[in-house]
Amino acid sequence: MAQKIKLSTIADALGVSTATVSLALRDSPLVAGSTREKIKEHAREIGYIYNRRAASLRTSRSGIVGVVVHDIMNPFYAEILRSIEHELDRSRQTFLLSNHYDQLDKQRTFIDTLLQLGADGVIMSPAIDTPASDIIMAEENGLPAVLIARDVDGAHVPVFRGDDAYGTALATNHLISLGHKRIAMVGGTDQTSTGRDRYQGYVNAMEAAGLEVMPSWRVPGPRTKQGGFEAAAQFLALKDKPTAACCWNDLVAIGLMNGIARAGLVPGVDISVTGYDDLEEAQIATPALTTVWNGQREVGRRAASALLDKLNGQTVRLSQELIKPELHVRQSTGRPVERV
Amino acid sequence: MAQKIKLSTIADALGVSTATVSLALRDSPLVAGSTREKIKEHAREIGYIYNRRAASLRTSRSGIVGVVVHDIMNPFYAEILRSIEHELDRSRQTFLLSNHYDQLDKQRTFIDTLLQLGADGVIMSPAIDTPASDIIMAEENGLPAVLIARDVDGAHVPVFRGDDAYGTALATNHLISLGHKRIAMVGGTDQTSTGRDRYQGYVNAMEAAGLEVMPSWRVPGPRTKQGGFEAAAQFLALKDKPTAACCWNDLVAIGLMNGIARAGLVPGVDISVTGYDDLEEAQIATPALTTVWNGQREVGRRAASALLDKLNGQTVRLSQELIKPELHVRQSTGRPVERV
DNA sequence: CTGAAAGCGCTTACAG
DNA sequence: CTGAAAGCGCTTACAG
Repeated sequence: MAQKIKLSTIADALGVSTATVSLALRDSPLVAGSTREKIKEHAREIGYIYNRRAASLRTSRSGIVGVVVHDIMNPFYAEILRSIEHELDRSRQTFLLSNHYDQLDKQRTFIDTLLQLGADGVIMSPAIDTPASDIIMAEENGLPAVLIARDVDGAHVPVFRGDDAYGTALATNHLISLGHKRIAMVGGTDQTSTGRDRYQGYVNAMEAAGLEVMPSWRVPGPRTKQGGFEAAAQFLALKDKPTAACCWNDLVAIGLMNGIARAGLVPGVDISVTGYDDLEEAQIATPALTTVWNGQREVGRRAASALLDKLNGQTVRLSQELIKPELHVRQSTGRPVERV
Repeated sequence: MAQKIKLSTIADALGVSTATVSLALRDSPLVAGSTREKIKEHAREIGYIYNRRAASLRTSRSGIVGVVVHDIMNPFYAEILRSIEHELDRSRQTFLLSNHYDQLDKQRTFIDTLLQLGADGVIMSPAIDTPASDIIMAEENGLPAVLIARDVDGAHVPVFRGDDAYGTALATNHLISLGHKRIAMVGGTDQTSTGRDRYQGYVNAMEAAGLEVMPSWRVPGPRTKQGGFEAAAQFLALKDKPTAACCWNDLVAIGLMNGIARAGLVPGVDISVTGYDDLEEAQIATPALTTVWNGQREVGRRAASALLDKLNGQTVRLSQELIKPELHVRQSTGRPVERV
């Protein structure tokens, strides 16, 4: 490895000061055009590498934004991340990704790392049981936060998410309108705000239609394809045999449909299934999945742009409007068939 | 935000020097046990945050490792990333993830960022057409690299990947042994070493069995579920109607099976399909996918551990043994049925 | 076992 | 338009 090249290397070579070089490289109008070009040219030639640590130590801005979610490999978050990536790329921020897998200590370690690196801000889908104090602590130490998908009571930071109760009500009402009366809710957890909201939407719709809400028709837990697949046996063994499943999300719905197919029944015919999120995969699934569009792109876009606003000192309203979900009807839902 | 707390804040409060505080916080044996405890206790109390930028400026180690792949949301890379994450977490390295989407300039921007941040190393699955000089430049600037999944000629860095030619030969031979004679290869690209190797393995197996390799039976391109789904029409319209498809990867295979099902045929019965990678999803697919285990976990583990070795100054052998793939037979392959 | 001082490579007032 | 100098918050010889 050759001798380290730094600002002063350039300054010495060209007979100017490091201040001038620094300004020139950042296109400051304070530097004469000809000087600037000469400096930039030379820097390129000798392969100068800007030292962001040194700069950041001095300016206390790092150009790093943290993003932490339950699991970046989950397509739901993946779609949000893509739009965050798109938004942040334009403002030349580097983003540090992490999974917390709903482990509070993993999340804390990550926030700590961000603080140590002097990150400019963080976008988070908080782990289950995240106390407001964790977020307040971050903010007090100069790490502004915005939340996505899940809320934290008392955190006093902007949250971007869909109207979950409304969304599951859309799906449930669709099933009811097809004639289903025994509808199960498969997957999800009461431990997140999202989980509670989605279940509530289902309950609301059932009650509004005068249908009975059987506690046993709730199959909590699954949140992945694997989970939905495994839940199929349990669902099919439910007493009073529900004719439809309102699933926690698309992954659970697709897994459940696979499990139902393995049991020799035809999803979309024998059993109606709805998803939630409208992942790209929903259209490819067989049968194509009836689901609720949840505005992932929009969530990511708004969250990133709100964080950038915050970084630029603008105030961001705490109460953000919920994104209105939309029902996308495909082939996985139909009129009920009595099961024997 | 309260007054910034730094080493000297602690030093002043306790009447010791910053040198002592620095050493104590890093558990140096040079500091007396009682002093150390007093310092650590106090630091915790007042909420001291270690400034890694400052430390890294001084030590020129950042604790950051970069990882760049085609697309982190692709389950194939996701599984590799999980094991990298697992491995690096143990050594307390922070890792910066990025997608290059096979765009050379995105990859270059990322490598630049790593250099600027003083990252300790990088694990990459190089973008298509990555010149060896890009990797050499990184190494010369103090950013050691190891490659995963794809090789770059002349880069002279360790590569961790499976034996792709052997793997597709396994799948193809399995189909041949079931009695298939007209086997198509669906998906993949000749632009990566992996793509060329996998196709070669298929060709080798066909030729070894004395079967004709029809150029028209190659359907290049698809690498995702969506791609496989869309390729179904093309596959089904192939002349001489192949009875089996050896797919580029599991995603393509699953997409293709969905497309075949939509066309009214039964995958695994009317058409045999093999995947590659053995993603978690392969078992859940309907029918369960016959596929080639590709050792993702192993690739990630070995790459991370090799990079850590490199960081610690150990020499890492350039020529790494290829990971031996294994065939996992499930329900998506069977004896050929003549199509009308 | 502990402290004083230099230095990592930038940027930013300040002066000219 | 350009330069000299201080300082961001650490760590590391070096001295005691």
